[in-house]
Amino acid sequence: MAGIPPTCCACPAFQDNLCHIFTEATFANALQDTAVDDHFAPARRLIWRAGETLERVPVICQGWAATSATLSDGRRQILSFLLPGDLVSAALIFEPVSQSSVDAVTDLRYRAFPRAELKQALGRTPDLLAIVSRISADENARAERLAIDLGRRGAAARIASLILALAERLRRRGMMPDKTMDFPLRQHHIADAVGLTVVHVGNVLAEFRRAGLLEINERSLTLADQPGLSRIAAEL
Amino acid sequence: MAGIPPTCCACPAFQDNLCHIFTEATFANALQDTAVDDHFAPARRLIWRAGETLERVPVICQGWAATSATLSDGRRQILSFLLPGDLVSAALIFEPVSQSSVDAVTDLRYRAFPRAELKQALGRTPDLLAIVSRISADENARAERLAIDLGRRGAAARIASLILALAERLRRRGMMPDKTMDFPLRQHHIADAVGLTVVHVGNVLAEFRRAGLLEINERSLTLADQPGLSRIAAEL
DNA sequence: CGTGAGCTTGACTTGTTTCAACCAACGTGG
DNA sequence: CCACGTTGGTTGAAACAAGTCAAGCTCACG
Repeated sequence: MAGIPPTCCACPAFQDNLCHIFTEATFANALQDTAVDDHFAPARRLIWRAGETLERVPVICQGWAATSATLSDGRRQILSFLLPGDLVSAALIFEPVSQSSVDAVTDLRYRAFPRAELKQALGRTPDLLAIVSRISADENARAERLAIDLGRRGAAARIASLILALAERLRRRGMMPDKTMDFPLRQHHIADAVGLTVVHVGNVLAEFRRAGLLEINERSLTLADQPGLSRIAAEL
Repeated sequence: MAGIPPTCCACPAFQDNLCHIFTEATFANALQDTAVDDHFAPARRLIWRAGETLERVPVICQGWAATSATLSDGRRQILSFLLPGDLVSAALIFEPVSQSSVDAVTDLRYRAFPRAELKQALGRTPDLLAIVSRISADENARAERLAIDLGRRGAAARIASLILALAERLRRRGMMPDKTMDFPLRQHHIADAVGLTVVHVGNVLAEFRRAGLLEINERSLTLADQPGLSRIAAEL
């Protein structure tokens, strides 16, 4: 795993196996750069529908995406946001059929790896298996955490929690050096992620702003009072 | 995987790799019955707390259990119910520290397998790796489904959904031949599983009973009108 | 016989949704 | 250059779903 190949997300902490950082680099390494292919998608475009078959395993390179499920009546639940370096889903390494839809939040660049080669590499390289199992456990932990939030916490706690989690993930990959982060999410993204209405999300965010907890302008978010936000997220 | 060893859950359909059935048998096989040990726990007992370290990987043999997370203020979210044959968590094969608490719903028998041997077997046996990845994907799908239910569906739909899912899982392992199933859950289990209050769950169940959708008495539940329940679960 | 766990019911409160109107920013085509 | 539709955000009032509080009940268990 030594010798980082040129990669699209320039992260400092390659050794950090606690997050998904550098999956792309790792994969490219394991596959010795055979047969990868790049793709682009503009913001707001749906990339795959749930149930579609993907012959290749995609990894996000640039931009944000969201995985979601849509109910018959149009209500939507976002299950996770994908940041640069994220594997779209560990399950896709083993099963070609996508369980959820994926759409681009911002303009997006992603790279797709051939599944067969990946599975082989998995048998060859115990390190890679460890990483994939880690990623998989991580995905699961995130899904369970979401269920806990949606089941047992109020609107403010959910929203604060989401923002802090995103900040933390960005920090881990060196994309948030100070208190300000890129924040391409619209209110409807947040609403669909935390299981609330756009209107209500707007109200809570306005409340946060009034309380001096955060500032949002032009696609960037500043954590003006992180301890305060954390307190709300904990909802003691 | 041929040659089913004597096992505690006597399921008919061994080939069904869509569910967790026979994990115990599979594991015992892969490990050639070395160093398994059995445990018992009475109903209502907490078995592990979240964060505890488990040196062995547990599989449910008899009875029902629940994995849950508890918030600082005492609110609880049940993340999954464990039925006979279920691996408690695929993540435990790789990481010894449990992410959630587990408690016994009924009197419980479970069996614990040594992690090291299990991991070795995983390298040796590609079949076993396939099974484990399948189980892991399944767990994740269930967690995501829970998030969707909690985030975007009403009380009745969530409860109907839970009951139907349990019925389906029991059917798969041959534990529900007709319209009636063992149902050891208390209303507070259901409440914690679907993110509602005990009172509200009681009301909805009463409503279901009045509408002739189901009957519950003495720890058994009869699906009097499954199509009706499914309609409510779909919440068209 | 008493105690605690579990279920049911009713009145009231709270959090969230729904509906609606309005405004600002932006891109597109006439 | 302006007119226009689309997308996103804000605010307020009314409707609704679910939570809280409280009481009374059964049943199992010691």
